[in-house]
Order: sequence, then structure tokens, then C-alpha cells
Amino acid sequence: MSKVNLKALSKHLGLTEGTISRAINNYPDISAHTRQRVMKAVDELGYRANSNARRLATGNAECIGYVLPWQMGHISEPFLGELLDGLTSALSERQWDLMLTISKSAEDELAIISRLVQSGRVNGLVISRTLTHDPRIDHMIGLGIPFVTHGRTSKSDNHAWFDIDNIQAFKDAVDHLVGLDHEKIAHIYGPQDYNFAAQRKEGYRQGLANHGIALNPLFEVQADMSEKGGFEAMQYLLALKDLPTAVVCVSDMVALGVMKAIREAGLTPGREISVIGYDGLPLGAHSYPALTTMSQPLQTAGKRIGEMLLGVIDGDKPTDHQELLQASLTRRQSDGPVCHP
Amino acid sequence: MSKVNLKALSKHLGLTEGTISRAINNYPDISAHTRQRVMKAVDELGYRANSNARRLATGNAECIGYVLPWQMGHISEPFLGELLDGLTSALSERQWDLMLTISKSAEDELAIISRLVQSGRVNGLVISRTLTHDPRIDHMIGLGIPFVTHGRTSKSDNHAWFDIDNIQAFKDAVDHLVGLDHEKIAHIYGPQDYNFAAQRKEGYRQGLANHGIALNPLFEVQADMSEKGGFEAMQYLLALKDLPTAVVCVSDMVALGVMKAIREAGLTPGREISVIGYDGLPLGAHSYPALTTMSQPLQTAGKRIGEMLLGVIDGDKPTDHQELLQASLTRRQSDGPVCHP
DNA sequence: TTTGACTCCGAAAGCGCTTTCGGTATAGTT
DNA sequence: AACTATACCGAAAGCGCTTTCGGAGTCAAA
Repeated sequence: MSKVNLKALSKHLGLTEGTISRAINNYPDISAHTRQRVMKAVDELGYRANSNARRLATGNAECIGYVLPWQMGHISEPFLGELLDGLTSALSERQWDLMLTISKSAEDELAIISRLVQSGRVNGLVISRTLTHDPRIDHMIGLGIPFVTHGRTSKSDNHAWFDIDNIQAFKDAVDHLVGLDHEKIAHIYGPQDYNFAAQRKEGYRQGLANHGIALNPLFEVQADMSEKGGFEAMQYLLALKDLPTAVVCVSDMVALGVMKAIREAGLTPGREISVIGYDGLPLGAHSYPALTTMSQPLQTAGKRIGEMLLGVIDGDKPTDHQELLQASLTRRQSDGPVCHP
Repeated sequence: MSKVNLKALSKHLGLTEGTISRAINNYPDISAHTRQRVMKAVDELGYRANSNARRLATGNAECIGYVLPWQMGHISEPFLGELLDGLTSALSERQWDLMLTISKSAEDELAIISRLVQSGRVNGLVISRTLTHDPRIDHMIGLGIPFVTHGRTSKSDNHAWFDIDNIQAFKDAVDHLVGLDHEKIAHIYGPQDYNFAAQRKEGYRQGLANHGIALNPLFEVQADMSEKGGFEAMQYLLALKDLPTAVVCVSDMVALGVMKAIREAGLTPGREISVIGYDGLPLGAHSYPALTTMSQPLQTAGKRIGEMLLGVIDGDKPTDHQELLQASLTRRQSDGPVCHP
């Protein structure tokens, strides 16, 4: 079975390749009768336009790229699936493709972006895990490629982004704990070059300040974004003379490690020490105890990001596509009132 | 800044486009001197070949597709990240791309495969979560596209695949439990149209048979591949008059739900009822209690699959790329000797 | 000097599609 | 009846690259 291309169709129908192309692409200068004939032949012969030829002729890749940071294979697990699901569903309506790349280093990442863009492989990009000062953004602006970031940076006024209100989320978490009479509230935060980690820490501090609670420097401890990181950070906290009665964690994964450390110290999360996570992973419902967490609307994030990017590619002003969503408290069993021994 | 393409380079260097192309692509009929000149200009002008033109001319997409089953956004989270990481790292050596698609239904999935292949977007495919009778395989064979499956089917002799020895893994799990004097061993299995789920159930049964333990039909219960599924399945088991003393689960996620059900029944996983999972997720180390599990070598799976696919695309016999790896027991705290009250 | 063998590059034909432009047939006007 | 307008399709250029082929030079061997 030889390739069924326009030439074959042309021979089969006795029409020019150009005419067939216009018929398929709904040009107005094709009669209804001819268009039907063409479509029938397309079905029968199983014709499908060669993407690469089409892309070359139109200069449109019909494809967007998602560049994942290196070392994110682990920390991203929670939202990677959801995000990809949303992204592809947004793209599928136009039959566009999603190209996925994973960088091995920061420089590598810029190189990948250049390659993707300059070789015409994609006409839009999505990046995640934005840094407070993110070189990727200037790089993409310099390349003139449409893009949407998942997360803001310290100055995100001039491009499209999707983000969760991290500051508010952690203020809310602190509010909730204060409402349970907690005052000795610790925070396990992530690497501060990640903007979301910086924002969450800021939200924690603002939350304390709102209630006139003085910041205890010993109660702020940094951790890797993993269960192990949380476990080790909590061990540090547990070694303090004056223990916190609550801990807000930068992520659910970290919180799981935190709870393990608490259990191993012979204490019970949610009783002696309350724990609040962030992400709202379904997983947290089955930990011990079930994790109270700030849930972010991940299911829609990917889809919205995809739609926003398509909008920017279509020529919308990037600044018209900036969306801030709120997280919400999902209360389970890892929080409780202060335990007065 | 106008586009820097071969024509621009040609004008700049006073060489023909064809000559420049051959110089860049290391044709032997280009003098060292000329090649240096060309490479220098390439660097200076920042030339990068247009992928779509190149793909059209060569008929090579330099891209492979990974088609994820619908509804897998959830169940795949554990290995999705790892697998993608491995896949892309295998591809990056050749500068190939990875195209990701997520189907919305089974028919949709076949349609996506057809589209990707017939439009020349990819020259190879990877599929995961193979079914016992998997229509995708015949479909891909019919299309004549190189592919590698992650997981076998009931008859996988004629194509390339990568798989874990599920039967052996679950025999090993049963062996381990029998070694701890367990006899009343239950199995929570996944949907049997998934081949891996069928294999694991078979391994469980063989394990019992090897030790002369009669199969108790009440001890086999099906669950969705999620924490929730495991939770509900275990609730069913806990309602039996004669409780099992151990449960082997089709996956770690299921096992987490199982342990929660056990805890809520006032029992302790690893004491009254041992629990063994499958996957070896790092996450399991921080559950309560830490989950004993059969670990599969996920870190290399993606990379091997990528390498195998490239081999098949290069013309290797698909049957030369079949790889079966063994899982290994990662013992933590959710298993223990039989508890005689 | 002629011949042969190389070396190196130019010329040109594609890859399969899109899109503009122009031309013929038909319909609609006066 | 002649003229303008409209509907519809053919012709051809072009997207940017690859690859084959042949030919002009060079050099050594005969």
C-alpha cells in the first residue's frame, strides 16, 4: 500500500492538489459538490496530511513544548500527571501536540528552549516551578516565543502566568491554626529560589504578624521538597527545647515526612503537634493520620494554562492572560486544638 | 533580525545551500577548510536548521510518541515521572523529541495512534499499561510503526517489550510471608484486563500452590488501582469471619488504602495483619507503618524502553528487544510474623 | 602530454503541502 | 446582445532543507 498523499488523491479525483487542499481546509472558493467528492475520497483512501509538509508550508508547528526542570522527576510527581492531562485536553481540541522535554541542568534548560524555538518545533512554551529570579523568562521574551509560566516570579507583570495565591493560602493555614489556639507555629519551607516557596514562607510570616505572634527564627527550617526532607527537618524541630505545637509545610510530600518524624518521636500528629500540608493530594487522605492540607485546584490548572497559551499564540496580549486562583483548606485529621499537657 | 536559514548562510558564505547542508551534516565530500568556515558562520549567525523542513526532506520525524491511556492521570502518577525522565534521557542523546498524548477513551486511543503515525509525526511509539488482549498492538503492527510496550500481553512473542516479572514478584511476596508462618494470605488485585494485574494474581496463586496452601476464594478481592480502592477492598476483607493474617496488594497505592482500613479497624499493619505492596515508591517509606513492598527498577525502565525503541527504529528485529527484569523485596515495617493472640 | 583517479563544490530536483493569482464558465444585469 | 460580476478551479511558486549527480579543477602515474 503506497503512501496516500495529495498526488494520489489528485490522480484519483482528477483534481489539482491545490484544489483538494483548499477543499479539505474549507476554503470558500470550493463548490459543495466538489468538497463532498473530496471528503469521500479522503475517507475511502484514508488520506491524512503529512504534518511536516504542512508545518513547513504554513510555518506553524501546531505544537507546544513543556520544558520540565531537571531533578523534577521526583518532586513533580504529584501534579505532573494532572497538569499533563489538563494541558493535552486543552490542546486536543485543535489537534495540537505536546512536546515534552526534561533538562539535565539549568544551562541545559535554556539551550533546550532555544533549540525548540529556533528550530521551529513549537510555537509556544510552558514552564513550571518558576524561580524568584527566573532567567528562562527573559530568555523566552528575547526569543519572541509565546509562553505561559506555571507560577509567577518576582516581577511577572509583563507575561502570561497561572498561579495559586500562595501567600493567602499560608495566611489561611496560620489563621486556621491560630483559631485552634496555636501560637507556637513552625514552618518547614522549601528552597527559596523557588518563588512559590518564598511566597509560602512570606504567607506564613504575614499570618503570624496578623495575629501579633512574634516570629521565632528557630521555627523556620528549610527542607528538600520530599518526604525525606520533611522527615529530617522535623527531626531538627523535635530536638528543640521548646517544641512547636503546629507545623505548616511547604508541600504534602514534606508533610508526610514530617508526620513520620513526629510518630517516631512517640507523638501523634494532630494531637501534640498539628501538621498542615499543601497540594491537596488524594494521597494525603490515606496517610496516618489523614493529612489536613491546603488544596490547590490542580485539575483545572493544566487546562487553563493550555488555553491561555493558545490565546497568546493567537495574538492576545500576554498580560490579558494572568490568572490567580485560591487554595482552600481541606481539613482532615492532622490538625487539632492545642494540647495542654 | 531576519530568519537565518540556509539561504542567508549561502549569501553570507558564497556557498551553495546544498554545500552548506552537506558540511553541517558531515558529508565526506567537503574539505576541512570549507567545513570550518561553515561551522564558524553557523555559530556566529546562530543558524539552526528548521526541523519541519528537515523532517520533510528526510522523511524522518526524529520524534517518538508516548500514548497514555485515558484515566491514567491518577494511577500513573507513581511511575509517570520516572518513566518520562528515562525516556527523554534516552532520546536526548540523538536530539530526538518526545510527543505526549493522552487519550480520552479506548477508541480515541487507536485513533490517536493512527493520526500520529499516518501524519508522519512520529517514527516510533511507546504504550504503557498493556491489556491481556490489547487491540493497540495489532493496530500498531498493522500500521507498520516501530513500537515498544511497557508490559507484555497474553501473546507478546512478536514485538518488542519491557516488563517486570510480575509472577515471580508475587510468588516471592507469598514466599516471604509463608516464611513468616503466614497461611491465611489474601490478595487485593486490580482489573484483570490489565495484564500486569492478571500476572500478579497468577503469581499470588502460584505462590500459594507452591506451599500447598489452598486458595480461599474469599481472600481474593478486586480493587480499583487507587488508595480508595484498596481501602474499600480491605474493609470487605475485615468484615470476614475468618480474617487473613496477611495481604499482598497489586500496588503501593492500593496498599496505602489497605493500611488505612486496617488502622481504622483498630489493628496495626505489620502486627495483626501484614501488608505487602508493589512498586517500591519512595513514598512508602514514610507511610505508617513504612510499607514493605516489591520494588521494580523504575529508574531504568524508561531509559531502556527508549533505547529499545531507537533500536527497533534503526532496524533491529523487534524480538531482539524483549527485556524482563526482576522486582526485589524492600522490607520495611508493614510485615511481620503471624500474630497468635 | 594524456589518462586516470580523486577531491570538492554547484546545480537542480525533490519532500508534500499551502496559498496566491489568474482564467474560464456561468449567472446576473442593462 | 453585450457587459459586468461571481463561482469555481488550474497553474505555479514557495516553505527550507536534503541528496543525487555531474563537472571543474588538481595531482600523480603512465
